[in-house]
Amino acid sequence: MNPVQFYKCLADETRLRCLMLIKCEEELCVCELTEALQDIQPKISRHLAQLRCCGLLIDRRQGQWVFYRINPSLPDWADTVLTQTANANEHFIAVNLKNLNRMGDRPERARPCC
Amino acid sequence: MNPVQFYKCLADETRLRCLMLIKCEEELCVCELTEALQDIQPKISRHLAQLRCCGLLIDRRQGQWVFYRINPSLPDWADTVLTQTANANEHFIAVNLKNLNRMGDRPERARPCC
DNA sequence: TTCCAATATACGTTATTCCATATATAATGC
DNA sequence: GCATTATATATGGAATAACGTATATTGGAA
Repeated sequence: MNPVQFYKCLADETRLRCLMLIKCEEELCVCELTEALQDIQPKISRHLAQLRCCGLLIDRRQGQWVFYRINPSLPDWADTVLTQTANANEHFIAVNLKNLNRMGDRPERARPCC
Repeated sequence: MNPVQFYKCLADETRLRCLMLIKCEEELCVCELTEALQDIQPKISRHLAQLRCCGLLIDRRQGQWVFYRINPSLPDWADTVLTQTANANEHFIAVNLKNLNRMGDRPERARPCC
């Protein structure tokens, strides 16, 4: 994980909000993030694709939905950076979490292992 | 400290190398960083100015030289991010540290308190 | 098959960032 | 005063990144 490329990923408001929200919620799909950020779908999708390409996120498809989560094989230092940032900047995503919780009809998660 | 602005500062190779080197060496002047990165002075100076403006670095003038160091009043999370990144990416600045150590005529530090 | 909802991508434009060069400022020593 | 060294800034151009719109793809349900 090239540190410059890693930080380029964090250096955009849309991407950083997505990362922080996913960090908080474990797993989110595109439509949830679109609602949380009150933004348009192609924009969110494009940024998520970038985060996936760079190795920060992984995705899984479940029916119509694609859920994104933090890449579990992220190096320790990078994961620590994300954790520290999320914990110390709760206010940064407070509005987005509120939007998310107000959202009706959120897709059900079916976990393969439960 | 706005996290997006903070990460924009880290999202450039020149700036990240400067930060990592300063983190290792406590304090470096412009000409030392110019030598360590084998780059031109206005470029280094411009990036350091940006890091100072954004609150990541502070400077002090001593004679002809201007020394830069990490802003001691950086929030904890931001300092942790820098520390983690530096510790886990020693190879990233290895060449630059070598250049620095090869450098002759490095300016003497006069500390006000010793 | 057809329709619909969720997601991804392509394309052209706009905005931002970075750069090299030239020049200005500041401190030191003669 | 002048010359030298270190640092800062201004400027115009080049490269990169982000954007909105339109459209393609995918999966589920009728």
